[in-house]
Amino acid sequence: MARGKVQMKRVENPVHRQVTFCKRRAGLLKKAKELSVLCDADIGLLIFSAHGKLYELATKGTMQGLIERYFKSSRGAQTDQPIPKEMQATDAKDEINMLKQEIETLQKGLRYMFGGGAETMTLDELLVLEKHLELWIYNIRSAKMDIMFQEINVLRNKEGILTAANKYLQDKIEENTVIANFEPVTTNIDFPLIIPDQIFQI
Amino acid sequence: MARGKVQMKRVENPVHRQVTFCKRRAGLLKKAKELSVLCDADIGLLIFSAHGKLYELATKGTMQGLIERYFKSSRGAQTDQPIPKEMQATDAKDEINMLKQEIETLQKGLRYMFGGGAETMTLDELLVLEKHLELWIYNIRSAKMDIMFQEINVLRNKEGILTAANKYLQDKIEENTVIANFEPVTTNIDFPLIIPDQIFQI
DNA sequence: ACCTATTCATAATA
DNA sequence: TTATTATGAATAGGT
Repeated sequence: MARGKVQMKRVENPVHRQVTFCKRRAGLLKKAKELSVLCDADIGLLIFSAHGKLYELATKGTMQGLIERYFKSSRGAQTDQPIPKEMQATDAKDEINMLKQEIETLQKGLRYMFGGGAETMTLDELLVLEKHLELWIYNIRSAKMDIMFQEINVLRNKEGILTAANKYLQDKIEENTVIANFEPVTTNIDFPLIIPDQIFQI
Repeated sequence: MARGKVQMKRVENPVHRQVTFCKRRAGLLKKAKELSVLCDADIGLLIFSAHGKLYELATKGTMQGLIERYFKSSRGAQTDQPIPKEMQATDAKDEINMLKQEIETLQKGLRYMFGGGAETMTLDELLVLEKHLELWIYNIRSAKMDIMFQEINVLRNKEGILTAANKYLQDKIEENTVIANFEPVTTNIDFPLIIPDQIFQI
């Protein structure tokens, strides 16, 4: 910038680095504010110094709000990878087979990783393995989730059945109670009428 | 800046605004990268265009990681933000949604990594990211499992309570049935004894 | 912290 | 968008 072009690498002199950090941090925050004002953009900026101190800027609302919006945006953007359907669990048996398959894949991957050692792998090989690992973790998680959801559903069904049974039984109790209460009441009311009959009959 | 000083207010001409947004956005991202490299800082930058499109930069690890660090920093610093609400588990539903969000963010990160972003990353960076993602996935899965186990336990408890209630109600029905059968019998039996008293008292 | 000499970013323009 | 260029802004190195 001034008095000599700057190299795009870490400033080694700690004093210079600190000074540069202060100046450029201020500049960056200013530029961020300017962009937000000039162009109607909302900006969240987090700067952690090397020592861990936080400097932040949120040009609209709070950083929290912008982070929430970030999550929403990232979520909405997931259009390219729909869902690996061929790996979706249809029933328990398929799931077991899938898991077995995944175990084989894992073992294979582990042999590959620990056998050859990562340092002998090319970037492409690493990417392939990583891709595989990603899919593997995803599938195991999905399968496990499915099984647990099934259990939850079974328990929910049980709950529903038992609740219904409870209601039925409570109704029955009320019914019985009404009958039980009715007889004395009826008896009390009807006593003057009934007793004479009985007396007469006796 | 050039060809006339710029006013610090919204650029009204939409075309100019869009051009300015593009240029300044690029400039801001560049400056952020420079600051991070020159001064050993870690920077997270979120830019939402006026139309809602997201542009982001995370100079170390993932945006997710920086956001986590941000929450730790702000929480530890006891600043004006008392509690990051959406990051706090209030109940199982919120937690599940949060975790879903995290998983989606992860998936987005993976897509980025294995899609277009990979060729610009060094092997070391890739290894670091891989390690991070592995741990991250593990933690998310664990948390989700915990929540689901909790839900299963709650449902099991409900089942137990309802079963006990059922038993109690059934006993009561039996009891009532006995009483219901008893009362007529008792009444019938006691009629001759009680009625005379009443008759006498009247 | 404050100065400048320089480099850099970018507004206007095409 | 991208490229050019004149000019204002940012800042490295020094005080």
